[in-house]
Amino acid sequence: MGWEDVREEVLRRIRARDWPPGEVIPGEEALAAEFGVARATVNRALRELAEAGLLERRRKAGTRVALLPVRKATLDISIIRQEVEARGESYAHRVLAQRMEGISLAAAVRMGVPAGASMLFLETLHLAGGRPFAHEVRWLNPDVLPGRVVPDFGAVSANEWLVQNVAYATGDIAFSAEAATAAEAAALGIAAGDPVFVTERVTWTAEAPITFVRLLHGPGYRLRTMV
Amino acid sequence: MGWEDVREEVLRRIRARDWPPGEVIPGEEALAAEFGVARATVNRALRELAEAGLLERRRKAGTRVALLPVRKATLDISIIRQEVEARGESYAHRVLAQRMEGISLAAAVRMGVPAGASMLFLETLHLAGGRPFAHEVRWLNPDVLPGRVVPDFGAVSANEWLVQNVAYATGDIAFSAEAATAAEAAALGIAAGDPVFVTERVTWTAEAPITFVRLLHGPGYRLRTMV
DNA sequence: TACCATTTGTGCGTATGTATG
DNA sequence: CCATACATACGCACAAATGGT
Repeated sequence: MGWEDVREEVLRRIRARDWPPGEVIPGEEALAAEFGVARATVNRALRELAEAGLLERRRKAGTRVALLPVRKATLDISIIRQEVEARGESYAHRVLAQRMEGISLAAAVRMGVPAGASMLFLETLHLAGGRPFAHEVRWLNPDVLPGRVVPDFGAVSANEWLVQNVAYATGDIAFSAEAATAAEAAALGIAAGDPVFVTERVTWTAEAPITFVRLLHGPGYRLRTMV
Repeated sequence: MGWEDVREEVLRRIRARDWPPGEVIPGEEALAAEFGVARATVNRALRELAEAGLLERRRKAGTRVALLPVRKATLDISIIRQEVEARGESYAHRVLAQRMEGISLAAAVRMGVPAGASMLFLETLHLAGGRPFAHEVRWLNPDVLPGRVVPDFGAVSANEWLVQNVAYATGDIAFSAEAATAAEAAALGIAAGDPVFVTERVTWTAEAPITFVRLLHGPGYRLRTMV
């Protein structure tokens, strides 16, 4: 009787409505006694279910079945190369533009820096099987580059280079659907106005913002949760 | 010195590249001795970092800093009413269609049932502040309804009703960008061909599929991760 | 291949901390 | 202020996986 068994049994009771939504379930001590395990084992099982949003736990108040469980879907945000190769296609990328430039207002707002601040601007096209897969526009804080030396992003994509060479960071991600502009459409080989799947990501360290990326995927792209 | 302190210190060392990507870090025992805590405490900290994708752990092989950390972004999938009310807007919904019908091929494939199987078809418009917020098309397995009695989905949306009245389930979610069809555009009050943010969700119990939902959000909708 | 040593994974019993009804 | 229930920690033990001999 491990903690996973306890988790499954508790989950079964929730699903079977032995313990209906909103109801307080027996305490850790009681469950430990019932299942013949240590309290720590029950704790581990209940903690997992609480993290998944199925239980709500509060000291002294006890543990209750969530009334409106907020499902937590987890997305695996991998490097584009990995994503492409996982599909069994060959990956390549082309740097379309690379220059120092005053940051755009929209990007400045998201990165939390003054508009017009001098940043490295990068425009990249990612290819899968030789065909356009994603179009990337990136603003990169040059301060995070060791010695402010710009690496060769033609060899390794900025995405990958940052992951491997700059500090691990926290970030924010947002997804939306937009209509492709003429320029974006041209890069992706689709028609202007076609719907594109947009991923916007901001990453930063404790001290400074690192980068803001806007990634466009053409029609047919699906982002799936890994359950 | 709690497990969170250990986690932060280990994270700091990873970020500072004291332990570069790919490198094996000291074992639990050694870290426990260094930090003056029990091994279980170190274990808890390292386990969390491994779940976050920053460490890779294997028995006997030890713990190493991930070479290509796969960031795990978590999305809170709440019911639409909550989402709307969280924006400070009033929620309402209208059932546009409700009938028993042979399931469409596309939906049958996703639900894993024979095409043409008799399912409850539901079309709903969700309103935020009186304006169209999302358009929902749903196929619902009537077997999951207690006594096969169809509830009044005009009073409580199917989404919410299912969460509260049917077994908790596992599911699969996918997001994409598509062009609105004429009918969808009319329902959402946008132009045909406008990009829409599409969420498709399948849920099932251990025994049977429950429902397949296709949810369309009009322009301006953003799905954000909760980091 | 067979075995051994190592490292993480999990469990128990106990104790104390902490939020809170 | 107290009693309660969860949160965390310790030390020990054994299981399971697996790299190496």
